[in-house]
Amino acid sequence: MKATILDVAELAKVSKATVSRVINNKNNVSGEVRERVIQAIKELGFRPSGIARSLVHRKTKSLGLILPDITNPFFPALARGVEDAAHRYGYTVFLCSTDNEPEIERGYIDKLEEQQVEGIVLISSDKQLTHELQNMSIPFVLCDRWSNSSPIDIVTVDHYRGAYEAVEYLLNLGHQFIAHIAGPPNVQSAEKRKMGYTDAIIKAGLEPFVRHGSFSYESGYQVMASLLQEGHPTAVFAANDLMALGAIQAIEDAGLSVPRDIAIFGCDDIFVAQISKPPLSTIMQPAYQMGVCALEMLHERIEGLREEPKKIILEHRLVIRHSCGGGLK
Amino acid sequence: MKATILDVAELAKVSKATVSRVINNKNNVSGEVRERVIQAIKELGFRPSGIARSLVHRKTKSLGLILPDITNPFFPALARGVEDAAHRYGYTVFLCSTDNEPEIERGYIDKLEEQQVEGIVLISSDKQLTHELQNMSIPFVLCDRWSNSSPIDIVTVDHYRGAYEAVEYLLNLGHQFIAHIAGPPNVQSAEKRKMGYTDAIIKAGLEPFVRHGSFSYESGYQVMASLLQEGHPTAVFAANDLMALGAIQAIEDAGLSVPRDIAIFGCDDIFVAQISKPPLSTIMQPAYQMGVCALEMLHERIEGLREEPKKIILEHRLVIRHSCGGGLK
DNA sequence: TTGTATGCGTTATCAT
DNA sequence: ATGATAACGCATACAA
Repeated sequence: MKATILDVAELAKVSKATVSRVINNKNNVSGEVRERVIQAIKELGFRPSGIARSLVHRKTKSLGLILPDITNPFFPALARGVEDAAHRYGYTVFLCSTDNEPEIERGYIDKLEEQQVEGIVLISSDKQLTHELQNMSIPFVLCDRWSNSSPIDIVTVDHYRGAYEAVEYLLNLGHQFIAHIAGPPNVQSAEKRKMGYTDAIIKAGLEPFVRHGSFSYESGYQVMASLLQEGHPTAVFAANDLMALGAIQAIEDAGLSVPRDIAIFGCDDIFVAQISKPPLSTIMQPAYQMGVCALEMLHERIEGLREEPKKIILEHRLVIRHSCGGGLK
Repeated sequence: MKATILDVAELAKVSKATVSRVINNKNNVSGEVRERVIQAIKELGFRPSGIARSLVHRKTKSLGLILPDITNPFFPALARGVEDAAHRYGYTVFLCSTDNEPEIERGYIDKLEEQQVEGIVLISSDKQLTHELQNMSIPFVLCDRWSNSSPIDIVTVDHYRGAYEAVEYLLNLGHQFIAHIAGPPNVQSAEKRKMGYTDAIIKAGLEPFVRHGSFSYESGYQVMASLLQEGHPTAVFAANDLMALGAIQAIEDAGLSVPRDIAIFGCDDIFVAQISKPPLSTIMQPAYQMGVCALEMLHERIEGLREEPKKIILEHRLVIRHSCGGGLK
């Protein structure tokens, strides 16, 4: 059985209080006694119980990170960002992949609350959920999503604007038939991108042409394949890089070429984008920075350093490579 | 302030014990009282404190996952494997990226012990560390690494054998000058692969030719670039896919072609391997399965269902694509 | 400087 | 069926 503070106290022939003092580096303990206690601690391999401490202090020094899927190439960088920042503040973080399923999201939030995490970084599109979270009065920051209705902490990127600019770029290249491979309808960032696309297209006096995928490589492939049957877009804007990559493959399998026959624009700038052939033009999202930023805001909130909700929009950037012609080969 | 069991008790005009009974679904409480309590719970938004429970039960229902870097494409799948399995058992898991730095590894282990995790999935090459962990008598399973010295739980893959077979394959293709881009010298899996490479080369009566990278795409690029100066290998076996991809780029930037001029063989079979141009021949490692398996073993150990240490070697598989000629285009 | 006693939010053992 | 009370392992206010 693990040694407790009492075991140490008895071995060192002092009271629990004294032991507590030395493990917390209080200065009011004589050198001689301190030595005895330290010795006893070593002897027993004693380690103070974090949960007992948590119970006293009402602090667990733990956080939750709720995201759709750590296996999606966009999230590891974000996760690392929150992890690194959390580590700096002495927190340790629970990883929770939800596959965007509200039920699983709720389940994890329940678990996290039970674990008494001090805060949560949430990447979810479920409005309902953020409301519940607000009522639970557990500090949290919404990440990569946007809500103008609720006064909550948010760090994100302007998905709408990014998509709009990407389409503008395609338009300037002279494209007249630009299709969009959208993400799942229930994912907010995907919807924003779709709106950006639609508005840019309409403003140019053209007709929107949207098909939905599921953010996966395979779905990108399939949607593109059927797109090829339905019409002849000269350019395609995909809601994320994975689908863009799948689309490229579908195009090549159909005997066509990117960018010669069809231009492809992605979104996220995951690592693969730069090494794909052709290199993918895309919208860079500062994932790592977003994670760090989310955690910084969460920390402020936990420590009560800030009362008013804060919204931070990180800068995106069009990264022009070769999948739309021009750019880097 | 959050409501406690006592608040509920007072509001429902019963004792703490009774409240405890209803939240734990004990059957020995009258319907009428149960209703009152449930009502009070709802009214106060009461949620039992997990840490208080943990203190009583000496169980936290939390685990730790210590790995080099969640940002390395090999690990997300593994992480998801442990996460999914953990979730099934009701555990929630802490994510800890260490960059293979022993100091950080130790720091995290410390933190995890303090958090009273019930077990740890460890991916580390530091022998010392596994020894310390053994002495701490906290259940853990070593993942993706091998130790024949200590009687501990291990789930891994035969890195040596995989490398050996990959080189054999290259040999059978007729290559006489096969170089190896190894991983960091302090990473055990990398060392095993190097040994597999070396033994296969020597057995064929050839000369080993090894240069070390750091598992990153950039390092693969640089090592390959300088390799091109030093000699003229007709084939290269890289210790992971990221470096293999970097190597391909270096070769092409030098005006040569893969696989025409130089064949490239990778390791891991990360997602990008199949969509790279040319598609990368590589050694498939069952990352997700490894994660699940690790967690299953950990669970057995935690529940005391098993005493003797267990070693599981998961099956690897050569995936032949086009980067060595032949295979899938 | 050191010890005693109490509380942190639960569960569990006894009574009643 | 219900309540009083002692743990669980630690920190801290108060005494000494």
